[in-house]
Amino acid sequence: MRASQRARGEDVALVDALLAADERHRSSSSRFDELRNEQRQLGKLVAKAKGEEKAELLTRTQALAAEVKAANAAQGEFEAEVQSLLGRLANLLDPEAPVGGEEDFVTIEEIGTPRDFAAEGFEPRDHVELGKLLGAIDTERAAKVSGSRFYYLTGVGALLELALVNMAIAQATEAGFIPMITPALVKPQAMEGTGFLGQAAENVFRLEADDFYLVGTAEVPLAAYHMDEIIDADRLPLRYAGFSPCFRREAGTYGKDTRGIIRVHQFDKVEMFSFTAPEDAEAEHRRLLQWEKEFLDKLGLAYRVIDVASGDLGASAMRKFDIEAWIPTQGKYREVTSTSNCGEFQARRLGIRMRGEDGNKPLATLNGTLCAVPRIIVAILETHQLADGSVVVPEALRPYLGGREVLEPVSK
RNA sequence: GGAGGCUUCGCCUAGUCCGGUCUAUGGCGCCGCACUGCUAAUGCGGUUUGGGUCUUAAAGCCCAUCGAGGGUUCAAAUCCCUCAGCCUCCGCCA
Repeated sequence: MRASQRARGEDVALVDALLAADERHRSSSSRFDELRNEQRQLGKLVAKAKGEEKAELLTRTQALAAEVKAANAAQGEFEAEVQSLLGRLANLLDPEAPVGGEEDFVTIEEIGTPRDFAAEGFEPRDHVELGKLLGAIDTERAAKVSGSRFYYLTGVGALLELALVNMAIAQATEAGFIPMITPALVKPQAMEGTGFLGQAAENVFRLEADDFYLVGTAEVPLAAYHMDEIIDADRLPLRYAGFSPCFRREAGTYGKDTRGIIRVHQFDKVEMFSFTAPEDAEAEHRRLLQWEKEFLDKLGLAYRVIDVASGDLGASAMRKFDIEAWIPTQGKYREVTSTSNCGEFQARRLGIRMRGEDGNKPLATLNGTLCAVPRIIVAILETHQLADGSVVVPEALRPYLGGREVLEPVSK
């Protein structure tokens, strides 16, 4: 526990405080249980007693009642302390996860070859320019209406999003996922339970007047879908593919990706989510990664898979694999998907359990991006562009674009 | 937004007016056993969930749990307050 906390670069003292608080909670609970039992026994006598005997019993039970009240208060206080500490503690790490910070990831594999535009004899345009030429993306008017980090998808841009979403949902459905359209506003409990109100809290939009949070991913409503439920083991794995808008404050990213639609406050995404038995979680994690790769392969993108290091994992993840697609005009790989194994962390916090042979126990939750729309659009436009600014539609996507093979610049 | 009704241990349900053997009734489902060529039917027993304690293990015992939280009381499914969700009707709305 301590080692895991340290590897994340977090405070080890938290673990010790938690263990101490837990001990206080236990002893105060058993004290309360004893008193309550005594009270119940005396209560039975009171119910039957008459006259003087009853009066005498009542003086005893009255005194006892005060003690019970105090013991109950103490117990509640210690329990709240435990809960508060527990809520701040991140998930245990998978021992296989690389230790270190953002730069300490391990590259697992590189798929496809980044396109060599120099050899083809032209300078690639970036997605902002292409988006403008194609009449697909309008960030200028979005800035007027909503500010920076917003965008309009226009014309073929809008069609492109719908096509990608349909293609993603089709793939997921084929693989046995249940398609879902989820709420984008959730209660604090759902946000808390999925682990987004810890260090990540500053990136979450909150509607203060109504005490709602805007989700940053469909992972939240999908995880919370089975909140406080017990699921029969033979129904596992349960797989959902959720389509939802995602909202992110992007606090602390001033100056990063200010151009274009790589980092925005609102975007749409198709997210895969699995509930599995804990012993199957690692295998499921690999399967999610496989489905992510399949999607990118069909779009003809070059990418690499990385094993994210401990210090860069979210609070709820034990292990995380990111896929980064090659962005030609940036000359580097940029994150387009992310899949996390959250083990039992979210299930415990959300009260989700499985009913198996050996009783009820928490299950494991996992999530993985299938298609984060804007970043995939960036990768497609830049990767498949031609010298004249038109863009070849990947074959697999054509059926979802009415058979369209090429997106061409529009005249103004 | 307004008015009314409802929420009980998988599902349905009794109990709430009038506080105390409610340690929550009954049915369905499910599990075990018995009986019967098989299946079915029948009979008997079990079956909320979480925590604690004890044990090699099982059983047992203790606490909490009747939508959530608070209050009254020696004692709350039951009385009071606040909140949430569901249903019906009205208003408004894409």
